[in-house]
Amino acid sequence: MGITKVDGFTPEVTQMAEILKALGHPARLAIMEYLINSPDCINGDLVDHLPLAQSTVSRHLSELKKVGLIKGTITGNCISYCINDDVWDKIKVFFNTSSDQITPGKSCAC
Amino acid sequence: MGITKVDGFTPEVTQMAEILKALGHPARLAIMEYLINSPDCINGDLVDHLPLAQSTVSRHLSELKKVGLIKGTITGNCISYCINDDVWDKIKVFFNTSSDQITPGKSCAC
DNA sequence: TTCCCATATCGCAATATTACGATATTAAAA
DNA sequence: TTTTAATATCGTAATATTGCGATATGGGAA
Repeated sequence: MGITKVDGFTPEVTQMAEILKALGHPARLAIMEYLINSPDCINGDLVDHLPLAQSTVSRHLSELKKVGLIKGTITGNCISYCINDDVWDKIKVFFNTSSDQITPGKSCAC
Repeated sequence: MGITKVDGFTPEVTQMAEILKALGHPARLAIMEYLINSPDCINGDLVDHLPLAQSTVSRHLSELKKVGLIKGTITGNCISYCINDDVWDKIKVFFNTSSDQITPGKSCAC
């Protein structure tokens, strides 16, 4: 098949899975790190930092944008992409609150 | 193609991407939440909580195990799967340290 | 306007993923 | 030993993903 079942899962789980799936690729994760660490939002030389063709990088950028991880556009002299803090924080919250709920000492003895 | 390029990325990025990719599926994310919230490690009734066939759930479990997100096995009377805290914490650290490096007020004006 | 540069989109081919039923496996129970 | 219950694996078909070259697009420069 290749099609991912969505029925039966909560919208929260489905949405978070989409975000994490977008991050689950070396190129896209590297793009996020690059955007985080770069002093400004310009991504003009992003292609030079990745071992991928320009068209492929553009495709990955559009996927990151699709799930809301990055925002911005290339319109004329305003060339910029940057992190969407809202979504990034959402991920942080997800993992932090989840971890708190792990019962201490629950590690299985197998 | 469908094949993911690995050459040119740091091992850290590649490994974290694999972990996040494993989490980037509603079923697998739901499994993790279930394991976190369940009082014990037993996952016998996991299939009842997911809208998927038993064989599909088993496959997802094996993928979570492949990247180290869960550990444990079904061996005789010791039926258990549980979270691998090491890997889970690794994810937490990854996002927390990354977020700290975001330059404040860097949001692009486009 | 025409040219140039950077980014986006398209089309394709190769591979990966997903899901399910059927079957195999494994260990406990009868 | 045979049966039973639970999980794992196999085989499959359908769809998704990935990457690249070619091309389109859009704005500034000449």
